[in-house]
Amino acid sequence: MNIELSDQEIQRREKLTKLRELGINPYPAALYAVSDYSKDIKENYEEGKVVCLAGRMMSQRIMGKASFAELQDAQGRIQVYFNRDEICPGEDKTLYNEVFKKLLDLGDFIGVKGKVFKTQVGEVSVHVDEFSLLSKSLKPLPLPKTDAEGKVHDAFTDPEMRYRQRYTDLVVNPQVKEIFVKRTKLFAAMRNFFNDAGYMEVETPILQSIAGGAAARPFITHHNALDIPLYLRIANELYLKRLIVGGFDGVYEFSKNFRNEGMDRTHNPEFTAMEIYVSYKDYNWMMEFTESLLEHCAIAVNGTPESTFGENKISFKAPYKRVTMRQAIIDFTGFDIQGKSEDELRTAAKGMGIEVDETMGKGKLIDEIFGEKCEGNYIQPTFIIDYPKEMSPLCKEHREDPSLTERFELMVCGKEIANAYSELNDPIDQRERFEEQVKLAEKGDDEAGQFIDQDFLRALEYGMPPTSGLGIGMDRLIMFLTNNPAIQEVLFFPQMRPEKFEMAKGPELTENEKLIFDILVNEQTMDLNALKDKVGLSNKQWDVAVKGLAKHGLTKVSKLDDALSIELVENQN
RNA sequence: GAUUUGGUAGCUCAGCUGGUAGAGCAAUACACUUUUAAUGUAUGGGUCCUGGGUUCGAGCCCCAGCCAGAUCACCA
Repeated sequence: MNIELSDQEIQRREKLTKLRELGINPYPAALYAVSDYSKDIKENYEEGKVVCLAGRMMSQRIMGKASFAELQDAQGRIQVYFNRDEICPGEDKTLYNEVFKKLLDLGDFIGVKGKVFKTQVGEVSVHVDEFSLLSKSLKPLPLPKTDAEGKVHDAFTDPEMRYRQRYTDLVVNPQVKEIFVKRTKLFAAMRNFFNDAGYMEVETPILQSIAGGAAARPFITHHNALDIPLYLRIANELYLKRLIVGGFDGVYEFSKNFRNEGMDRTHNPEFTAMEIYVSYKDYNWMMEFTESLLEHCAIAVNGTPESTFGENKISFKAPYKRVTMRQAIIDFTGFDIQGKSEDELRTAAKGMGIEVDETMGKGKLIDEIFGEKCEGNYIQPTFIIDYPKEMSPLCKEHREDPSLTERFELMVCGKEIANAYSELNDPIDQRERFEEQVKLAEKGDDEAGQFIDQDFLRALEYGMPPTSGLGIGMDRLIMFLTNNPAIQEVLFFPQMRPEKFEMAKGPELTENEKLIFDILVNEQTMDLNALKDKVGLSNKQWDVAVKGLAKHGLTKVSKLDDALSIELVENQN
């Protein structure tokens, strides 16, 4: 079964045959010795320099014996000039007249050798001496065009198609490519920063028998040989801490995490977090580390700590403001959470118009108040510090106030992009907090952890040095650094519902078409309405079947005065 | 999950109160030796998302579904 081909796709396949007849392999095996790139040639203009480059032909302007084309390589586009009598110095002009003018299509990969020059209008171009077809493209690309004023016409913008066919998006939308270049720069910058600080990049399991370290619904899979369920990790925290127990000073991992939750413009089922743990440090140290890290990364990505996100201008220049959670809530609601009971908090939250229910504990209630009333107000990078203990089961108790923890989150444009603790290393306290989480889970909080990771507690019992840990949502961060409000824009292949590929119908007729065809075989020609009465199909089914037959070339409808008649087409083979 | 907008040629989009599906680019053919969204002339190209229904007649109206976007809900 084949997918039905469009007119242009058929034409391109025919060209493939013609090329082969001319002895040209449309998919040659040999390497092509590329020595130059479009951007370099344009930036370091050298009249007459001999160059060799390759890429897709993205436009073609033919003017008789001379032509211009645009070649797009990994760096960008450059104009190339073809002259018939130079491409074909002898009598045989096939290479230019047939191959170049007729058998090449936009999107084909070609290689060219020639000399650099400037056209009369001053555009740096390559005067082609030789060209070869490197790979034929059988499907026409969307072709956005940029006019003299820099306005883009026919842009390929439909998000569904862009995400499903990211390869096409990347070919025709250079600004999309730029986002992913920046994404890679961000990872490299962060890695360098950590490596320079002497910390080690590690890898920890993605398949875990207990999905711990965060509160989220995991994906479940099954291991056949062990015959056990395994979970795709929702975080890597507990494994990195085990490594700190093992004696590493600083470990970090860029971690693909998986959460079986809703999808929208800020959530993809798989996303990338960076987590780092450094021993003998606390969250105050980590705040300073974080702000210098982000300043470093912003400069590496954009060349400046300043960044634009929607209407907001943000600056990642250190240091960042620090606000306690208690103060944040006082600032935006006037309510002081200090020393309040669960019921008092619930009443207060209800008074602010926040939906509450009985399953919510103190931590959850405070989180709701903050999320609803405060979070969105922090545009410039701001550390929110000292979270209530109930919200932070893996975090060390605050050195001055046992109802709080030594935790900060970094807010940018009203969204959390980093989360850090002075990590809890008291194994007895940790066990109690896990047990508390299990109770919350039993009470109905589906975000609370249901299982206790006994092995992790055992590790803590051997002793973990005081440690500070930081987690950064890499996708979110790159969204801020590239001014993209949708996570789909910063992931090469965001999750989509699988596409359905419709297969060609083939020559066989549908049942309704057969019904009509059989009648016509006897009658040869009939009044259209009489035939319709005879087959007794609904209007829609009739319509589809008659059109289907005509499409197969089996019937023909003709009009005489006001009467329509249908006849069989003879000898359609 | 709710609300809402959209799905028409390879691409971007028109399409009137329901009356034989349109444009630009791309394609095909011809002309043209430094063009700039090259140009001129001609030609071909459609499962109007799918399935039902209403109607003499549906791209358009009604019902159901599929896919996507936006907003909201959810979300360490």
